[in-house]
Amino acid sequence: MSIALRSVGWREPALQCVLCDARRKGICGALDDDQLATFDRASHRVVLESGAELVGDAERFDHFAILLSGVVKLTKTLSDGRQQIVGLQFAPDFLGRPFRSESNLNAEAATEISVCIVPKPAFERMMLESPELERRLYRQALDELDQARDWMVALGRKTASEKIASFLLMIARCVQPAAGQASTSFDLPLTRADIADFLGLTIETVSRQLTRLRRDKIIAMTGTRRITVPNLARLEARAGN
Amino acid sequence: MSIALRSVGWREPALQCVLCDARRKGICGALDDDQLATFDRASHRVVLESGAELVGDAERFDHFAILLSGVVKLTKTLSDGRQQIVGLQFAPDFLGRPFRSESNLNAEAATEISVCIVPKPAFERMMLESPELERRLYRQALDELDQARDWMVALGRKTASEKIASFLLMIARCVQPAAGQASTSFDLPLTRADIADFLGLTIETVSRQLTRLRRDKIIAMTGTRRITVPNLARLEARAGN
DNA sequence: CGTCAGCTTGAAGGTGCTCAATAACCGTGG
DNA sequence: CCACGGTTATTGAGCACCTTCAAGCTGACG
Repeated sequence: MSIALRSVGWREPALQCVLCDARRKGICGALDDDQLATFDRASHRVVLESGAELVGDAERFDHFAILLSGVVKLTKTLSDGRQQIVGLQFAPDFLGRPFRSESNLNAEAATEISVCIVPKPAFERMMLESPELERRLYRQALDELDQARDWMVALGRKTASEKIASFLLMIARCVQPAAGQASTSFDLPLTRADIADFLGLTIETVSRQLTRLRRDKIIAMTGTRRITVPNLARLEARAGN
Repeated sequence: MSIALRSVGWREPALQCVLCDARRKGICGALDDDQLATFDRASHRVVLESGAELVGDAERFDHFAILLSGVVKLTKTLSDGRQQIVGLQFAPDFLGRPFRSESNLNAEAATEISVCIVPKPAFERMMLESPELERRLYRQALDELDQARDWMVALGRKTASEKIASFLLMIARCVQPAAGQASTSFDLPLTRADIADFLGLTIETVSRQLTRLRRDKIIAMTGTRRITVPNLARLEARAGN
C-alpha cells in the first residue's frame, strides 16, 4: 500500500503538501517552498485501519509521521498486562520521538487514520536546516506536556464520575474545535476499554458512569458511540476542576 | 536578597557561569563564550527556603530560572483543594514555560533551593540566537514528557505499594546519579504530604506503605526522612512495571 | 437467525479513604 | 540539659468507592 501511495507522490510532487491541512495548522507551515518540495518527495501517505500498530514499546523506529485524520493512542503496559493510555493524538499532530531511536511506548490507531510518513534521516536533516520547524515541534511537545499534566490531576485526584465528565469535555473540544457553543454532539473515537485505559478505571465503571450521566440528563446517547451534550456547562460542573 | 546577589554578579561577570554546573550538565552548555558572558550579565543567583513559591497558577511571569540545587515541585490544585504534584525538577533543570506569559501551574521549592534567575526577554533573545540552546530546551521538554507519561501509568494503574516503591526508586536515581549500585541511602526531599500529592494517595496510606516496606526489610529508615535500601533489586520487584 | 465482540447491569469483596487518637521530631527557651 | 509547644508522622477502626466476577444485553454481520 505504501508503495502505491508513494508513486502517486512522485507523479504530483507538490500537490499533496500544498493542499495538506498539516501546512495550515500543523508543523509543515514552518517550511518554505523548497523545503516543502523536499518534504513532499521524501514523504508518502498511508491509510491505516483501527487497531494498526504504528510502533511498539522498546522497538526501533526509522520513520516519523504526521497525523492527517483520525485518532492515535499512546499506551504503556505493565508486565502483568495492566495498561494505561498516556496520550491521545489528533490531526494534525506530529508523531514520533526525536533524539531517540527506540520507542518507550506503543502507538496504535484508535480509529481509522491517515498519516503522512517521512523517513527519520530526511526529517532530521530538515530539523537542522529549519529552526522554525524545530520550534514548532518544541511547541507541540510543551502542549503535550501541559495536557499530560492536566491528566495527571485527573488520574490522581478525580473521582470516576469526574474523570468521565472531563474526558467527554476533552473529546468534545478536540473533535469539535468550534468552541463557545452551549450544546454539542460527537462520536466517541474510543471504545469503553480504551476510555477505561485512559482514565485508569475498569470498563464496568466507565459504563456505569456513562449511564449515570444519561440518567441525570447531562448527556444523551444514540447507539454506544454517539454522544449529545445539550448543556456543556452542566457537564463542566461535573468535571471537578 | 536578589539585589545583593545581582551586584555580586556585576563585580565578577564571568565567574558565576564559568564554574556553574548548569554549563556542564544543563542547558547553558549550549552557549559560546560571548553568549555566556551575556547570560552572566543578565542573570543572578538566589537562594530560597523550602516552601517559597516561584510562580503561582494563572499568574503572569517575567523570569525564567535554572535550578542549581534542591528540588522544585510543580503542583495543580482543584477548586475544592485537592492537589496533585505534576512534576519534580532537580538540578540543573530549566524552570519555566516558553511561549506562554502565564503559568498554568504552581512552582514551589520543596527543599531549600538555589536558582539562577534570568529575565524572560533576555532569555528569549538568546533562544532565537542559539538554535543549540533551543534544542536543549526541546530535549528537556521531551524528557519531562517521558517522565510525566511514566507517572501517568503509576497514577492510573499501580497499587499504593507499587507507587511508593516506584517513587523511592525514582528519588534514589535522581538524587544519586551513581547507578549500578546494589544498595543506596538517601534523604527524601519531600514530606509525607508531598509524597501523597505526588502519588495520588493520602498521607496515611503513604505512611502505612512505608512501614510495610520497613517491616518487610526492603528499606530501613533513620528519622522520618533518611532511607536506606540494602537491596535495590528487591525494591524494584515491588515497583510493578 | 446465529454468532461474536462490545457494552450494560448486578452482587460481593477489597483497596485505599475518612476520621480520630497517639507518637515522634524539632526548634525554642528556661 | 531538658522541658515544652507545634508540626509532622504513625497507627487504628469503620466505611465508601471502585473493582472483581458473573450474567445478560445490544447491535453488526455473516
